[in-house]
Amino acid sequence: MENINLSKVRVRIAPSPTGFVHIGNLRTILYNYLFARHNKGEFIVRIEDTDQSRFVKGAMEDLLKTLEWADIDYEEGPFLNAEGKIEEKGDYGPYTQSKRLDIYKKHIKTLLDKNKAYYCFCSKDRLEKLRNEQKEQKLPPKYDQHCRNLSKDEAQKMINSGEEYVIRFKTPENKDVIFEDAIRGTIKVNTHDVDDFVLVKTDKFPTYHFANIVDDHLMKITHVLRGEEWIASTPKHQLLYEAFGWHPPIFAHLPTILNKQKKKMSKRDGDVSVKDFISQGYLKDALLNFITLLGWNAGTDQEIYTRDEMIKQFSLDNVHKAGAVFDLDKLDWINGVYIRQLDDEKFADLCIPYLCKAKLITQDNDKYVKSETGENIDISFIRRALALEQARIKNINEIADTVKFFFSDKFKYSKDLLVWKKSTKEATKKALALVMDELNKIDENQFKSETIEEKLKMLAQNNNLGNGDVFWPLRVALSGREKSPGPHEMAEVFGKDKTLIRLKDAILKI
RNA sequence: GCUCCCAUCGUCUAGUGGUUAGGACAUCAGGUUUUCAUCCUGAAAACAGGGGUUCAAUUCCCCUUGGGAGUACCA
Repeated sequence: MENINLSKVRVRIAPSPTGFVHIGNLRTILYNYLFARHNKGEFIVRIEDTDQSRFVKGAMEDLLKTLEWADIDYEEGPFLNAEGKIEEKGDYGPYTQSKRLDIYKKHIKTLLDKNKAYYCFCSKDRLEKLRNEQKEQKLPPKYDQHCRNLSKDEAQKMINSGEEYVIRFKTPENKDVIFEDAIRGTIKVNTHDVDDFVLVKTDKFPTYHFANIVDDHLMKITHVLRGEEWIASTPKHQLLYEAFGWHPPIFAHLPTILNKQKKKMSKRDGDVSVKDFISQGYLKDALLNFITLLGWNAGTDQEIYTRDEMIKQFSLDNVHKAGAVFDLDKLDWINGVYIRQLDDEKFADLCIPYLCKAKLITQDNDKYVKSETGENIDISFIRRALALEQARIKNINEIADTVKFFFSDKFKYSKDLLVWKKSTKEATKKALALVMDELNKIDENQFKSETIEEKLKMLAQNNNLGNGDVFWPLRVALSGREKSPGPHEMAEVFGKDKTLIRLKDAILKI
């Protein structure tokens, strides 16, 4: 559809350091990355910090760390070096707009010389009053071009006398601006609806519109993939390219990510920052997989993608036009899928920080100790205990609570819980004793899940008991819970001694 | 208000003139089972409405409705 220019694909993300990276940003970043990699092109990071008042300390570091966390690599732009300081790489720098002021100065002069821009001395008060009047009359708020026809001499005089000014774009009158959106097709807007927008602010900093197109051009950006909220200002950008006599890049406007109320997801919706999702125990690959599917699909039934599969299959042709509601249920499901795909070791690596945080275990160099008693605890015990919960959690942050009985003897349960369904206290006590006796007969080396299960089933049968009558009390004795992994599995992890101790405690309790 | 964008199950989506409108999540009902989870099977669930075009419209066009975004010396 588009006039593919034959040069190498170069895309960029242009975040402004005004807050922490949120889900919407991450999706835009991801699509740009996938597009670049799919097309064997280059991916550039550029910081748009032209609004000094909104600058948030640490925002840039947060962005850079997020990129690193997500394993999203890029050819050009700022990065954190080994000391955690920001450096830049690439041949088209600087990649931070506040360091490019000279470049914008040069380019605004071009526009002024070509009579495509003009000085405006209107005060903010006047503009606000104007806007309010227009609103009252139900007219679209728009600059009244008060300074548009000031002569160069007049303007110069006012500048010399120290008047504050901005520089505005001289938007052509009654002209249809047409551009091809790679996702939406042709979009047409008449300049009647385009303001004489500001290019350079009072503080001499460029506005987004101006800096953005100058940089995209100078950095040889071929495709601009950005949020849908930019559609309305694309005609301004198009006009600017025309004024300079430059070829615009191909635009592709991505669908909005919506909240449950179908409004654009914003910080007001609570946990939308990427780091919140990370701290909530969502896996990187799961989150990325989910985000990728929010607005794109390969045209197949596939739901789970490796990074390579995403890169291979990603195409703008399959990006949706309509906004997509962020559905936590589906994220949870995908997260569960990824959790179950992990091997024991990786799963444990992800869980252990949560166990430490919950003060169940403490890391002591490369060893672990039980926080409660300080006794050493074997990594293989930790891994085997955790593995029993792997299919039972959908989020890593649930892990500490579900496995705590493995790491602490201080757990309480009601003795009534030991009694299975319609069984009685007496019968339970008897069953518990039978179980204990039976388990005691098993050799320590044979103390395996399958053996235990088999023996106990035989035991139940021989004593005219249901499976539940023997397994249920054992479950509660070992875990103190009504929902837990299989009792025989837990018994194996605990080992014979520990199992018998807990069984004895249960018998005494009841 | 004005401008622009959008419209298939509750949600994410497949579908590009002729399909029993497919899949996934969620929901519900079964199965497996000592609990929970996993796993398996099944059910319910959608083309916003109205006009055209056509032999034939979910699909193409128009209108209506609905939703969204933008409307700053913020990005």
